Formats: sequence, C-alpha cells, structure tokens
Amino acid sequence: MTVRQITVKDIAGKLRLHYTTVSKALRDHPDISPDTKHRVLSLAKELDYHPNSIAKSLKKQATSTIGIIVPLIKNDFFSAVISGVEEVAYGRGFNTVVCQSNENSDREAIHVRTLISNRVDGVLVSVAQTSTSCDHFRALPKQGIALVFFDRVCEDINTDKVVADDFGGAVQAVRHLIQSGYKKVAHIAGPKSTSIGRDRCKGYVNELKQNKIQINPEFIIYGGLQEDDGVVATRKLLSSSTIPEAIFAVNDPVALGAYKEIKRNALNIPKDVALVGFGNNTLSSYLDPPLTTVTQSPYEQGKAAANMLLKRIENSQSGNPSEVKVVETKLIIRKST
Amino acid sequence: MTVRQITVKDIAGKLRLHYTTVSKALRDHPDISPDTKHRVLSLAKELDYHPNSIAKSLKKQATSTIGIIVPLIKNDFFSAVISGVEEVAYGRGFNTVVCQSNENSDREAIHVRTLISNRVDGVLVSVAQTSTSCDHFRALPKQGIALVFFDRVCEDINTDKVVADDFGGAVQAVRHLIQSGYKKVAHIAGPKSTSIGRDRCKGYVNELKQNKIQINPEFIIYGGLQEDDGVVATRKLLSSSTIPEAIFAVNDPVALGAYKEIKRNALNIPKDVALVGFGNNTLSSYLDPPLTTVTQSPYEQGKAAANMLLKRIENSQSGNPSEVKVVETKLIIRKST
DNA sequence: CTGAAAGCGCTAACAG
DNA sequence: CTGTTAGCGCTTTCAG
Repeated sequence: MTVRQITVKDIAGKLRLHYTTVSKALRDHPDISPDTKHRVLSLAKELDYHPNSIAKSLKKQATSTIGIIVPLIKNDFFSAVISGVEEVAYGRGFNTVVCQSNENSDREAIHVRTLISNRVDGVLVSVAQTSTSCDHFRALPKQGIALVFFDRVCEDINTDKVVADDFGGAVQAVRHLIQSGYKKVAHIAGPKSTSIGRDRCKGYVNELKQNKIQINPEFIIYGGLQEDDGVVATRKLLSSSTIPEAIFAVNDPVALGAYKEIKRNALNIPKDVALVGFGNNTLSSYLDPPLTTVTQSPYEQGKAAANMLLKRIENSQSGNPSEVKVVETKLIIRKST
Repeated sequence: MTVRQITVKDIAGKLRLHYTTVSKALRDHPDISPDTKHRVLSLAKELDYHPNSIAKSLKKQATSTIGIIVPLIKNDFFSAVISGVEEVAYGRGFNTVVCQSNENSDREAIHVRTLISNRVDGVLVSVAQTSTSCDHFRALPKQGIALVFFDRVCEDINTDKVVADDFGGAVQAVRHLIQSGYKKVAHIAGPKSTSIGRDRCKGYVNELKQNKIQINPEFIIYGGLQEDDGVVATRKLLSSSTIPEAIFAVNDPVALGAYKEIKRNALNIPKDVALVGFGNNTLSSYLDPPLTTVTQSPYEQGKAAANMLLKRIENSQSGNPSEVKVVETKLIIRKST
C-alpha cells in the first residue's frame, strides 16, 4: 500500500484543467484568473499537496540548497556557526545540509562528492585537521559550485573566506601572559596544515619577539586540535627540563586537555602553570579555575560566510575577485592566568 | 560563464554510444561488455562526471535520504545522537539532512514541510518543547514517509520510538538521594507536553511514594528544558518557606541553571542543596562539584533509531505493528550529591 | 486566460 | 551486447 503523493496532474484532473495551468496557478502566475487560482489553491490544500522540489530542482537546474562541512558539530564553535548560517539561509529561501567530516579527510572528500551529486548551489567549509591537501575541494568551483571557507581555510584555493583574526587573537593572549609576569610561555600549536594552527603560532612567536623574549623551540609543541592532543603535548611540556610558567593553547579543546593533565600532575592553575585557550567554548567558563580565552564570534562568522556564499550564488556570472573577511577577536580574562 | 555539468549524454557523444548504454555501464550492469564499461568509466573519470542524484531520485521515486529534526545541535546529547544516526545511515548508503527546531514548534512544522517536499525517505524526530500538539508530524506517515521518534516522543502518534528509560532513570536518581539521607527532595520538572518531562516526573513521584515520603506540591516546579528554566525554578525553590535539601532536575541543562542559581545564593552543593541532573552532558563532569547525573547512551539511541527507520523504509509495504525500544539508563554518582 | 509540447538527467522495459 | 522509447513532476515557451 505505497502511498503515491499528490502531483499537479492529480489536482488538474479533478478540476478538469491542464496540469500546466495548475502549475502556474500554484505559483501565482499573472496569466491565471483569480477564480481558477482560488479553486486550485483550495483543492491543493484539501488534498495536502506538497510540491516536489526534486522535480523543480531538476528543471530549474538549481536546488536552493547549500552544504556546510564542519569537523565536528558537537564542538560548540561549529554549532554556533551553523546557527548563523541557517539564520541567513532560511531568511533567503535556502535550505542547508550539514555534514560532519569528523576531522577525517576521506570523509570530507566523500561529502564533497555527495554535495556535488546533489547539485547544491554552494558549499561552506571549515577544513578537517587531517586534510593536508585541499585538492578534493577543487572539484566544487570546477563544477560551477560556489565555495566559501571559514575558520580553517585553504590558502591555496582562490575563493571567499571568513576567518577570525587568528594572528591578532594570539598576540593579545600572549601579550596578556607576558604582562601578567609570565616569562617562560609555551605554545601548544595546531597542525601546520591548518590555517588556524599556523596563524596562531605566528602570533605567539611574533609577540615573544616584540618583547625580546628568546624563542625556545622546546616550548612549541605541534599536535592536533582535540582534547587528547592537549593532554599529550602537556605531558611533554611538563616532563621537559624546564617547565613553562604559562601555556597558550591553539584552541579550547586542546586547552581542556592541558587543563586535565596539569591537574593530574597536582599542579595549580595559574600558580604553577597559567593557561590560555582560544575560542571561548561554553565549557571554558565552567572549568576550575575558569579559562582565559579568546572569543571569535562564531555566530557572526556563520552569518558572514553565508552572506558571501549567497552573493556568489546569486550573481554567479560576475568574476569579482575573492574577498577575505576577518572578524575581530577579543581576549576574555578569567582566573586561569 | 555558467559551467554546465557533465551528463551521460556528454560522455555518450564522445564515445559514439547511446546514453542509456553509458548509464548502464556506469552502474556496472551485466548487459554491458567489459570493454565498453572500461571505456565509459575511464572517460567519466577524465571528464569528472558526477551523477545527478536529483534526476536519479526523480526517476526512482526515492532519495536515499533521511531527515533528522532535533531541538538544538549544540546540546551534546543531540550531537551524539546525530553521529549515531550518521554511522548507520552512511553505512547503508543513505544521506542525512539535519534540521534544528530551536525548540520552536513553527520552525519544526516548516522543517516537516520542507522534508516532505524534498521527498526524504524517512524522518527521525525529537520533539521541540513548545510543540504542545503533534499534528504537524501526521503529514509524514500520510505521505508515505517513515517516521521514528526518539528521546522526546509523541505518544499519540502510532510509530516506532526509541526512548531512554526515563522513568527508571528518575527512580534511580531519586532513590540515590533518599539513600544518601536527603529527605526534602524537590523536582524541577520539564514541560508536561514532553514525554521526558512526564516520565521523569512520574519516576520522582513514584520513588517518593515507595519510600513513604509525602509529595509536597511546592517541591515540583514545572518549566522548560533549558538552562534559564533551571535558574527560574531554583529561584522559586530557594525563596519558598521550606528550602529543599536536594533537587532532581529534569535534565542537565536545567541542572546547570540550578547549579548557577544555587552558587549565586552562596549556598554549598551538596551540603546545603544536593543536585542531580539527567543526560550526562559533557559539561556536567566539569562543574565544581561535578554533577551526579543519569546517562542515556545517545550514540546508541541514534543508531537504534536509524536502524528502525531504515527497516521501515526498506520494507515499506509490511504493516508490522510499531515497536518501542527502551535504552537502559545508569546513574553516575559524582560529588554534587 | 488556458492548453500543448518540450525538456531537465536519469532509469527501466523492451526490441533489435 | 547495444539502442529505442517512455516517463518520473515540474517549468517554460509558444499557440490557441
């Protein structure tokens, strides 16, 4: 007993009209008389007619759908970005499809392929940390699909981007540590393959130099972007010959790992080791002590990215040069420093 | 310079074959000779052919896509459910579309309509707290679209469901409080319109009765499911004539609100007021003191719900009676009690 | 104002 | 083994 869904033909049949007439009436086309429009509309409601957007998309060669690829939705930075994107997309009649890469490059490539097959009109992406190459994204522009990166971007692909001021945020964080009197400041850095990893590390190095502090290579530990990576890096730092007085972590999940490992060693934050994160994830304000960190307005980033993408979609012919939007960051000082 | 995407016809033209032959070759149909298959496949790769799933779906009258409607993805209970759903959906060749209701019944109804228009094969939903009526979901089964509820379910719609043992979990939580010596146990209850609100409240009432403790109506405060609701309810409890010795909150976000309000009043948890949540959200283990709560295996719930849904989709004709799967809950005792 | 015809890209049934 | 034909549900163009 498969239920066949109602189509324009069904309603045309009952009304003894041609189905194209019905189609026009449903779309409020000026051709059609108010009377027939009314009859069509009321029968449509009565029969519970739902237009088939599959068919419409096929005909129109456009789906009014955008894809969003993020590493992990449970990271509340990304959840907030998604909400921002939805806000503007829905407001302009677009739908969204959210895809998680799980920080996995292969999964990411599969999502790209699926989104192309589903003929989305545009894609927003924040790159997985295991994606050393960005080649799998090139298919998008090649297929005429708009592409905007946010947060973790691919520098060697020439498209619009939205990023936080990663360099500036890192500078603020490190400056605050130095001004608070910490001399031996270490950095748990993100993967060199990610833009945020590189830029935040540059900010760290730059600010130390500004303060004429010698860069100690043992104080820069490279790793991933998750909690576990913070644990591992901190273990290394705490077992080295000179223990740092303060740690600047590439992001809040990593800072959380550091936090746990520092506590596990029965050390006091900030007396023994001060700690700064990046991202202002919800969790950070609940730690004991609450974490000093850098906000990066994820909701605004999401809205900005969606607006850029829709602009590209709506005038796809224009070859405007690509834009990079940088959103402000701000240091939030709490008790961990 | 709109880029037209490659179709079967393009590759057929270059190979001087009929496009249906190409279509079959692409799908590895036994009709086609290995030689032509090979030529087709390699040209497809060379031209960067991406099959148009829109067209395929239209023809097949099936999209291999399931929709998931959740209140808020930033709640990590739901993020974890989504991951579980994705795990099984991807494994069986299905795609997912994640929709947030933002706890808003109207938004939820819009999502339902959009999903129907997009002809998804099935929908998974956890109901928004403002949805007092479930009527907007009835269109789904009526249109022949499979429907499975999880976590927050609609009891008056006859479909498959996956729920935690809400009653049992509440009983465990309250029993633990009583056994720990707390006599005056209050409950911050969820909306009566939600299944979790009702069932957890029943568990609370039941366990008090089991212990011959008089139910004090002033100790049951009804509210929503978010942090703010916990704040408001706690304010009420703390300003009443008799202050409770312990609070059982309907879920972790509400418990978090309670936690904040208790601390704001400079009261000690658990000495002045003990606190139990429900859900084991990530945050709960980081509070000070860490929160005693009830786990409900969100990842497993997601997998179970997806499996039930796919089973319905794959044998849509069979009118098997609807199933309700109950997943175990377990009390996690931390320092807040 | 309404109807007819064509086509979006694909698959399925049937013919050669 | 390959080709032909028809059609999924809709929109668009052109006739009536």
